[in-house]
Amino acid sequence: MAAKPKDVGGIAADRLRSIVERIERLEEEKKALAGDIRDIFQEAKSAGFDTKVLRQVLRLRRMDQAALQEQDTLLDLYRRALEV
Amino acid sequence: MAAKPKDVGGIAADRLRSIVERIERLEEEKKALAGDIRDIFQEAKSAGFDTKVLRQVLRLRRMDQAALQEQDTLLDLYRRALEV
Amino acid sequence: MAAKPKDVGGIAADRLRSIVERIERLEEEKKALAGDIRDIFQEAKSAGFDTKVLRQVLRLRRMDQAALQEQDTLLDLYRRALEV
Amino acid sequence: MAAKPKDVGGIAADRLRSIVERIERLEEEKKALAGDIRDIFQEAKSAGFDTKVLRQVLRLRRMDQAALQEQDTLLDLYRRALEV
DNA sequence: ATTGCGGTTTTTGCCC
DNA sequence: GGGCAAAAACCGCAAT
Repeated sequence: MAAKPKDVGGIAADRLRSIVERIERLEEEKKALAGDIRDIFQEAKSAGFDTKVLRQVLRLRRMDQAALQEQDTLLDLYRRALEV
Repeated sequence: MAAKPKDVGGIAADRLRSIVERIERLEEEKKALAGDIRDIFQEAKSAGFDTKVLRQVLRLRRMDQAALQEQDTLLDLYRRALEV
Repeated sequence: MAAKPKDVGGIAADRLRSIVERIERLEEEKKALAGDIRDIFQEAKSAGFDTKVLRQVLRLRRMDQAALQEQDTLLDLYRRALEV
Repeated sequence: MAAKPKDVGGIAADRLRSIVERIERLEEEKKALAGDIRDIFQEAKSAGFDTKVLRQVLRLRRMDQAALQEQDTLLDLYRRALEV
């Protein structure tokens, strides 16, 4: 009845399974990295740093970076708008 | 997590209804505002402004504002950390 | 210098400023409404309701009934394919 | 002057820098993984899968079975209370 | 016309 | 439980 191997209700089950498993694998790795980051925060705390301040610093650095890129984008947009 | 209130299947139906309706009402208003904003973008476009640039400008203004507040917070945190 | 007051680089600066400010004003209001909604969710939580389920209910009320049915069917299909 | 190199305002600057940089490095990697995941969703979409339902499946697989049951029950309860 | 895409907002999950 | 970072849903636009 099935034209293709393991075709369940019109769904390519193997393909679906592969996709799901690969995503789950990558999410595992991501979770591991999050753990590593948490460890560093822990270490920082042990070294006497205030993690709240630390997070704020990281956030500001991120924002600066983002703002920089945004400005590039804006500049680019202006140039396009002015056809330069 | 079990709901404590009484009535329908252990649920305070009237209270729930009130909550749901108030939220839906506010969401209506929010949607209306979103519409107003869209209208202004439309007007801007008609006036010859590039809405993409406009959005970028608004975003940058928002980011500047946020960064300013962040820095205040950071300063405050440092002062607390130093007990000044 | 300019035929119209304050025409900077071929851009109607006043017009632009008006647009930006009106949008920012409306966004303020929108943010305020979002805050009000958050307050009601808070109230609901205090009254013992599960806010996550509450959100689900609101979503269901919004959703087109047909689309809903369709999604249920698809979900079922995928789950069968994965034998979950 | 200082017992250790670069001790600024009582803060071990080098140590802090190391911490910040290591965290930022790990966050980079995390972002890269997120990108990989997005690619797979893209692939799934191209293969004709409904990504929204796919995400739902992933969520179900993650979720504790008991919690799941509980949520379904609550949702049903609320709907009855609202007669939806 | 329709369909993918980018970006915005909302929701969820996490850590403190 | 409350605030913050990440994920997910939503929406308008564009390009074909």
